Amino acid sequence: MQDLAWAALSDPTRRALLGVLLTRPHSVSEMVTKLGVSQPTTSKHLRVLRESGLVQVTGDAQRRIYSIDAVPLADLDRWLAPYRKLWNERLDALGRHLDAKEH
Amino acid sequence: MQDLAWAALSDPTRRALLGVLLTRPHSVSEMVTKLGVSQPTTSKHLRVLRESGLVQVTGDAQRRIYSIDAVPLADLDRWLAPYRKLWNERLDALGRHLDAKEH
DNA sequence: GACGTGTATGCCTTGACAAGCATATGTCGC
DNA sequence: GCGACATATGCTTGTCAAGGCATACACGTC
Repeated sequence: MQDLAWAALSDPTRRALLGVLLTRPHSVSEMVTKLGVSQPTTSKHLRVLRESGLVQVTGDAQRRIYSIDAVPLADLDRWLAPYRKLWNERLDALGRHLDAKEH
Repeated sequence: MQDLAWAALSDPTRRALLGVLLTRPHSVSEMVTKLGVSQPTTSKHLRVLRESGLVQVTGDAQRRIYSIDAVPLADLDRWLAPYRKLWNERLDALGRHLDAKEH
């Protein structure tokens, strides 16, 4: 299931769509104008995002409103968690390095 | 540059390679046996990871040792950051819901 | 210098995916 | 019911990536 989210996010256009949805939910035509992508292409990308669980669609058949579903992103965050300590260690080492230089 | 990282991480085999490298650096043959993937395939995936900056290679030409480079992952984390508040809000809402139920 | 080991690369086939275009579906106002 | 609008889907084409296989390259050993 996370595989679907990774595959969905590997496409820059779909990440841009999520970026647009970050501020507030949008209709399809709003996203079309904001990104300058054709309407069929936008609908196809939204389908992928929908089937991966990254967005939800709500409302009537015309003027469907898409919004972000954070659940798969939280999964992503959990995947990333074990690696997070790696760059924290790097920052710690850098901090110690700078501290040592001060003396 | 982040596009490269996203593309690299979209493949499950490459994510598995990173998972193996999480504990400690490995040589190619170690990863081959741990993942049960053929050696050429492993080398090709490692090349993608290398060119996306996700891993570093160190050591002699034979027995090359691969290790994680956390920098692109930190970029990923920064990309994820604005979305993080979305599921925090969800958790807050859930918390308020449970609180309300207690009374 | 020949050999064995570890790693990388080239070639090939297959499958997936993105975008463009045309078209279908679904819904509203009249 | 019929246009007008918003959204979705089918079809086709080009591109690209993954894996299998054979093979090249680099290094150490004798």
